[in-house]
Amino acid sequence: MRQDDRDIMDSYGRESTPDIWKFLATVRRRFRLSEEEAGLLKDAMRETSVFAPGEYMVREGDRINYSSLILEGFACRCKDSPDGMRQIMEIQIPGDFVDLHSYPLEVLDHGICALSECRIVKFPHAEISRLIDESPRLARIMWFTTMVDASIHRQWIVNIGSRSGKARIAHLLCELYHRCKVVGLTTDHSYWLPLNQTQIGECLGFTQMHVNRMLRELREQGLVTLQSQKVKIHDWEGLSELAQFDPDYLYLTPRDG
Amino acid sequence: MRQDDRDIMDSYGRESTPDIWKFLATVRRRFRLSEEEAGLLKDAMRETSVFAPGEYMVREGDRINYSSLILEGFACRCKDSPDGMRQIMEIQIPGDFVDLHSYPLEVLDHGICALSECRIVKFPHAEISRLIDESPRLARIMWFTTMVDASIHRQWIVNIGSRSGKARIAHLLCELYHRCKVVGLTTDHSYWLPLNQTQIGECLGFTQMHVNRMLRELREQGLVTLQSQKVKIHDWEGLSELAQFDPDYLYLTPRDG
DNA sequence: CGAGGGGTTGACGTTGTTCAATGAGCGTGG
DNA sequence: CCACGCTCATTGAACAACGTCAACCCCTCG
Repeated sequence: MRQDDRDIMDSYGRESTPDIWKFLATVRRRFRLSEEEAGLLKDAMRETSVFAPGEYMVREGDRINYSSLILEGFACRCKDSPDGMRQIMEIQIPGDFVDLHSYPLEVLDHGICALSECRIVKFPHAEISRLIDESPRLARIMWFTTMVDASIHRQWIVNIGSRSGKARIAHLLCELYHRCKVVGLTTDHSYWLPLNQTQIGECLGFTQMHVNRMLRELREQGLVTLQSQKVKIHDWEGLSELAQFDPDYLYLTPRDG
Repeated sequence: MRQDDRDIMDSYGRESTPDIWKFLATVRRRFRLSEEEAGLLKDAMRETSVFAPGEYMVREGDRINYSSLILEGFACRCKDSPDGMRQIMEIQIPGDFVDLHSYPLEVLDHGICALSECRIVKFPHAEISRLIDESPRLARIMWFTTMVDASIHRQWIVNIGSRSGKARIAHLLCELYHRCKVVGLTTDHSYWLPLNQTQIGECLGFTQMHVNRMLRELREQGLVTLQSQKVKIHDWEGLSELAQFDPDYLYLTPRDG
């Protein structure tokens, strides 16, 4: 653990979970938050809760009065259709403010479903309003994070709408590698990805069988392998070129604004 | 013109264009704005400008210090890829705050291109900051409108990722009908749509030829016709059922928040 | 008159789905 | 211990959806 992580931990006491300290340290670095701003964020947090894989945190159409931040585990934004199909629209990883969208929207247009076991911490909307009043900079950062979700949605539209099968899967794996790297969830060029082939298909508009075939080709080309929920990227250059991957749309470089 | 439209016009003088009065009246109704709030909005507007069809207002990667609102004409959010392909990610119509995303994001991840001749009015980012300081309610409304864009993106991911060819086109035409209706741009069940078949294909991930075939089938089924930039919906029930269209994601009903 | 943009249509190849069968791993209960 | 059911991954063959290539039409504009 880095020194500035420990500083954050110490200033808010030992009652918090390690995930909360880690989140605060990461977000402080990324947005160059002052200690006071990090404190405001910390004060707005309420209870944590845990969801099992496949469990829905929020359903489409729900009107909720809090927003959740993922401390541990993976989740997704998705919509179910009456014929049993499901479309996943974004993968959410630890550190993501997963349904901040519900604060301005009030009623959510999509559900949020745990992919692995998932621990979250809740921010009541009333506390978010207070944060906005007390710190215009935090207000802007929250707006910013929701706009990054919109940017990711746009990239997914490009991905699904105009890339080949192999490139679509490659792009998804590149995106998640970059995002996991920022929150310290990669080692070398591999990371944990708790999605099965069916769920990858639900992200990309493919059947599970077709995902299987595309993954085999990527493996045979020596680009990437996916085994027992572990992604190993063997040829980053080749994979990102096939995917036409450019990480700018993730807005991951530290900001001053 | 309705009486409350005229009230807005009179309170801000005759120097504005009719589009600005009309916009202010529409947004006042939709968000139940007070006269004072509408006045703040009006004061944040600067020069208007006009773009020709095919002209880019903003390019991907631009860092701009204003956001534009469409007064007249259609535009789109899009990304160009090196091989000459283009993906359209959202259609923007009069009354849309088309690149408010650039205010929190600073650098835009996508371009904005005029589809027809387009007149816009600019809001400098400094004025937007002032609006946010002076009216938390306007701040929240601006955040809200950008989140509706995100919701539309999500619906497009569902559309492209999991619907059949005919249903995709049907859904696009249903969405635009609903959105045009709110800003008074429909008559009966028809509206102006300045997209050719190539551009419809760029929205949905199809070739122009395939769009042509799907449009023919929709026409032969008596659902909808598209001729010389005019959409005529002959069977709304049939079309919206084929598209599985549910307008909730557009968040068009008036809000009190 | 010709050029150019948009729409229309057909033949054919590629991509992805559907249906079906098989196997590997893993926890549970007899 | 093994049998059983379950989930997930794998593979093949037939089929449908969609792209590619090419030709042709209509209209407008210069």
